[in-house]
Amino acid sequence: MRDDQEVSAKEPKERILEAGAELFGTKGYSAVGVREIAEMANVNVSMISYYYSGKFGILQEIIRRYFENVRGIIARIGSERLSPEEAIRKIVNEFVALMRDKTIFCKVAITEMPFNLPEFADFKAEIMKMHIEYLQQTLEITNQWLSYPKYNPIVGPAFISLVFSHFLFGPFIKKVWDIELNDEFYSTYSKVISTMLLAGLAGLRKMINKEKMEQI
Amino acid sequence: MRDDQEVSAKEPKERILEAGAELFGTKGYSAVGVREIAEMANVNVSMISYYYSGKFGILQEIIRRYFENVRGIIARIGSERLSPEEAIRKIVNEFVALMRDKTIFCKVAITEMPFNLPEFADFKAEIMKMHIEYLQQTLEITNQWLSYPKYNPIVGPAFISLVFSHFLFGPFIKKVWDIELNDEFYSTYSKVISTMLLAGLAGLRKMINKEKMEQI
DNA sequence: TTTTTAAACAAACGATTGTTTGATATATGG
DNA sequence: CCATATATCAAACAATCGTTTGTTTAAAAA
Repeated sequence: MRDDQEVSAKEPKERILEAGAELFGTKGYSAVGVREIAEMANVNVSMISYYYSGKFGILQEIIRRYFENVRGIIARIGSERLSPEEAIRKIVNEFVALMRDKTIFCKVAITEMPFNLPEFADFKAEIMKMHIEYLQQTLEITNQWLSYPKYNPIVGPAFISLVFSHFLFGPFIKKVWDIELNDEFYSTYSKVISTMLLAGLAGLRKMINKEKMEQI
Repeated sequence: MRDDQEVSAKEPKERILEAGAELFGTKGYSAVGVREIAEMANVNVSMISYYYSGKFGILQEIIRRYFENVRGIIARIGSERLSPEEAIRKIVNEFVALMRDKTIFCKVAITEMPFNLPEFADFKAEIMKMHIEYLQQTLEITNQWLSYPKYNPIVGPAFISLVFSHFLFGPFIKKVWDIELNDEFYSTYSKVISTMLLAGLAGLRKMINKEKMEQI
């Protein structure tokens, strides 16, 4: 009996979370049933309500954990004294590593928004706001961010969207190009995204300055 | 009786499609029921199966129409003889206009993938491939694309992801920054994204050339 | 006018949804 | 060794799911 249990190594509570993330990530929150989660996690259906007080609780925990990771990354990099370029490159690097390690968790946390419940919308907006504010704080220190608030609602989402672009498209990338997603690829990916980001921001600054000149 | 009918102007079939797009876009495909669609479209539930042979048929039609629009845009710009920079700026402009006009349709077509059915995954991969190939064709003509196939699986998704970044985050943008999404905003948005894209691609070319030099 | 076809409807179908219940087994602490 | 808390389970809950049915209405074709 003990041998059987050791086949599915981790504890039931953790297995439920992982199964939920996996299924939410591939099919979407609403398309997944609790019985399907329970089956994959190898637990009884009622254990979901028992541990997470319902299906929704799984999603909350997924998002909570993702944001914990993000806060860790930004706090760590903020504490270091890096050059502007190094800071951005390192942020992108760490985000990519996180996304790669916990693709499904991150994807669910970022893209899943299956509710018209105002409380959930507010919850996600709050998380997004903290994302952006953290990024701004870190990047303002390094003078790489734009000091024009007008452009924040554009540059902010563009930043996140660019870094996550590969993961947002997910399995389709492999279908379209038939490439191997190994260490080398993700190393190149980080470098390319960082470069495009840095050059893009520089180009934007140039554009804004040019506009200012013309106004005078 | 005729007066009552004229309140909901368009034909039932079209109303179903619009209601479906609206609801799918805000809540996700699986989270929406046919009864809810029927209620919003002000038709009987069975009309959905009657006109679209089921709920899935609505989604298919949404995706079909979106892709029709995209093909139109790319074909039109490809036929014009534009400078490299103008071509990219115009593509971004038209994509933004399309997304703005039919936000829900586009969002559903791009992000919705609620199925593990292989046929549907293949269908979306095919669409994405055509997206990228069209873009490449247009941009190769203008010498703005990269001629290094190695980077296509990164730059392609980055391109799309960047252009659509604002719409992917959807209603959260308004919640986070409390801005008005009017003509002026979207004009700025197009310009900013184009600029970041052009500068980003230029920076990437520079990086690749530098790497080549170092190899020798 | 009669026949045919399409459009619209209420009602019911079986299946599946998330959650709760009450019983049973296991483990922990006094 | 007993009492108590935790963990697990099958079964049932009401609600909702997408689809189909048979019928009625309205317009077009004969």
